[in-house]
Amino acid sequence: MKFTKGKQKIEMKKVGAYAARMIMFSKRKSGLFKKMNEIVSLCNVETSFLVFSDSGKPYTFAYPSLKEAVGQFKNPLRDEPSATINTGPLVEAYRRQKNQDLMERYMDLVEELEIKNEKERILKKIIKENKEKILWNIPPAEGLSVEEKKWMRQTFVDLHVYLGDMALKCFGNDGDRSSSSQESYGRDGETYA
Amino acid sequence: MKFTKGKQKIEMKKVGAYAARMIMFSKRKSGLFKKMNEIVSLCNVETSFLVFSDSGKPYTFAYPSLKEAVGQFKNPLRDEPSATINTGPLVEAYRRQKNQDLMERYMDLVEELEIKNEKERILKKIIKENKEKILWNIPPAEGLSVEEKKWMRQTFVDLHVYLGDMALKCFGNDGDRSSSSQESYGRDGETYA
DNA sequence: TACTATATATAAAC
DNA sequence: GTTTATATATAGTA
Repeated sequence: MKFTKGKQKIEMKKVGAYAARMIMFSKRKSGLFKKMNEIVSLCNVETSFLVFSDSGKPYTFAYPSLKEAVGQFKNPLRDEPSATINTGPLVEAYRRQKNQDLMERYMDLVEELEIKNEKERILKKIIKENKEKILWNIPPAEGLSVEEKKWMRQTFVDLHVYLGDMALKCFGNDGDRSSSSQESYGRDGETYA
Repeated sequence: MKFTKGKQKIEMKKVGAYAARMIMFSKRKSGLFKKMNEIVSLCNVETSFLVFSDSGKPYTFAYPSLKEAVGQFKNPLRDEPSATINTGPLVEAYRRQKNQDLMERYMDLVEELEIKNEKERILKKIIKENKEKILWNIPPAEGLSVEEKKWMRQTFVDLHVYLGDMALKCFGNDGDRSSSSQESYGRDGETYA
């Protein structure tokens, strides 16, 4: 009657065999994406997830996606008649150039936030002056060595993490920030040092 | 013998009542964090997750965390003797100023990547010239209107998403990019238009 | 929060 | 991928 052993309890530590690890990652990534989709659908939240597999491939989940953000999003800092919607700088930039580079996009953020930060008017000017000159793109990982790739991958993760930290700093958090270090999860339910 | 109805199947759409939605978010967020911790522990991956609740609070999960990244990470682009480890620009910047702003951190990335992109030497110069002038910080959300907060929140999510997209563009992806729009998940197993 | 019953995720095997 | 058996997550409740 028993065809398989069914799901077995496993130890929560790195799976030794590479192939097995990749299979497990694939399965659990699917599960995670499903859960993310559910929490987004059910709880009306906005979210972004980035994961680099052990083999170095990036996978992302996001809601709203960049595409969805475009056309749904209005910049309230501009006091135009609400007829001209969807004029956020990010949106505009996205429309202007689909493959716009990160630098330009980042500058859009800076420029926009700067409106609320009067004392840094200089920065705005500098950015404006340089904007035209900049048409720089992040290089594809093709020509990089393994170590270099590893470094770039880490940099992407780092920046992702950093943005999250900035969000927490900007909007405050009530002790519910979480990060992981293999063993430290769930000791007291909500703090994961 | 039956004390409760137990877990019941629910429709995957936005929970109407705000309070119930928040409770569900809290529970499912815990579940997600647990799963993320597991996939990190088991599969040796690097990940970053950001979610803004319906009430506008940010929550993040990250491995490695920024702190963990610092002190474990070596920049292979610098050919110094390996005695002087941990000298990646992000690490250095982090050490230099714990509350360093996003602009500076971003410039570190650009500057570093630029090394591999000879034709954009101009940009590097511009950045170097401006670096000292820039000491700009993202304002706390306190003084902002509800609409402005919403815009900033969206901007954070947007950038998070954008970074993920850049990672995909840089490292390539084999059709496993994912995003969510309420209903479109899982139609064919791995593509979530 | 904590509990219980049920739905869902997933380890093992194919 | 697919199936099967079991472990885990969680809806409803107190």
